[in-house]
Amino acid sequence: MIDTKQKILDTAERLFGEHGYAAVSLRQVIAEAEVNIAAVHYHFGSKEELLDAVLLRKIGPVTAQRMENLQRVLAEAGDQPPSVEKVLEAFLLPTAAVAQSNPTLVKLMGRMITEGMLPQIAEKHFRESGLRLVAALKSALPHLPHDELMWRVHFMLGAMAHTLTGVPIISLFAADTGDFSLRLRRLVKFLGAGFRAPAEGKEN
Amino acid sequence: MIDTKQKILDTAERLFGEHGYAAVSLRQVIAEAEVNIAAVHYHFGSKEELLDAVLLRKIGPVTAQRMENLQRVLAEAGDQPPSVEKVLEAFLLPTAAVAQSNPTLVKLMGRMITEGMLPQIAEKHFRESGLRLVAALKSALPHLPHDELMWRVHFMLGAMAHTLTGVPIISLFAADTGDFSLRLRRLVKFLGAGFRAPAEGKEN
DNA sequence: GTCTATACTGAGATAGAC
DNA sequence: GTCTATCTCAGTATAGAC
Repeated sequence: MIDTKQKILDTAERLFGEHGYAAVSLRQVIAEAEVNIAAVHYHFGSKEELLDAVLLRKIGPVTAQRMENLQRVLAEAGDQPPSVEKVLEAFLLPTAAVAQSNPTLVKLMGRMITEGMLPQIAEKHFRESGLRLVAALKSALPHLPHDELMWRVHFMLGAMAHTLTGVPIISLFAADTGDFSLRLRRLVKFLGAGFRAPAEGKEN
Repeated sequence: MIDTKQKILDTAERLFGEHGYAAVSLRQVIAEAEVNIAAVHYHFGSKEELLDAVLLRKIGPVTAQRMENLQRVLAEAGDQPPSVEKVLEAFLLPTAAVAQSNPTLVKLMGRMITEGMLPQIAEKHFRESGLRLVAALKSALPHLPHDELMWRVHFMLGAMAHTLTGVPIISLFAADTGDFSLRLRRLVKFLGAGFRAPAEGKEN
């Protein structure tokens, strides 16, 4: 059947999102998809490439939206620096749209970073929009030294990853798990203030 | 031999720190430690419990230092709110001391959260100092609503985890990898500003 | 081109002899 | 306390049916 590939993709997406990449075996995937184990390797080559295919199919639209939003924010600002919050929203809000229709996928995106999943794969899917994010942040914060900005982007991605998974790092610290877009707005506010903080010089 | 257990612990600590928990097999550990595979299960019970033992041995002092620092910051502030940055430093700087003597361990602490390693284990080792951190932050920011504070702690832990691992999420974003305490000071400044941002109300 | 059956290697875990 | 043997289950590879 031609939809063997689809069944594998759909099932893998769901299971990876629900339980994480490492925790899901190919045998679980093929059992639920009702296909043969070898079909996975025929269509995808390996478990890792299956993950890659799952992500490619789903993150593409998010990346496209991010690219478009960032470009729009820069265009609207004209020759003025755009606001940091606007830049952050442009990058983060596309995940909220996805979260409505497919909460599992957002978790998976978070887990990608969170599980230390194959840095090459993470890189592949975030590189394009990540580069544009950095460029936009540089416009918003022209006086922030490069090193400082890079570290702050690093902090941001860490915070973002854990926020997307929705899994409280320490269950005791769990706040409301509900409204996803409120969560993102909180994140934007928090990160915006952080990015705007004066730079920590190298010599104090 | 009585030091079979020690050899296993030492080797596991090094390998987990260098390559992560999931990526290291017990067979690698026992090969380098030159002990039998069954010794691991005899002394620790399982791979997971071995990780637990590794962490217990090493994180104990860090937690103690955190507890002491947080208490001191609160005491020094008297009946005034302490500064957010002082609270954050009290929590974060103990990792810098460890990083000097044992960089691998700090990576491992980061990876614990970052790899989504067994939430129960992460919780066990961070719960005590985490609770005191939250209490201290509440003193520093008495007007911040509880939910908002909890999410900000969540953001903070995500940023911290990725900063500790030292692994750039996207290699392109790698800044300097050197001075660990500078990195922490940058993190404190970034997070301090974020925590001090006005709350994002539930209804806007 | 697609898929199935089956086998291979290496993982964590366990029972039982010593 | 330690070690051998063995179990189950993982990801992977291949031969061959259709």
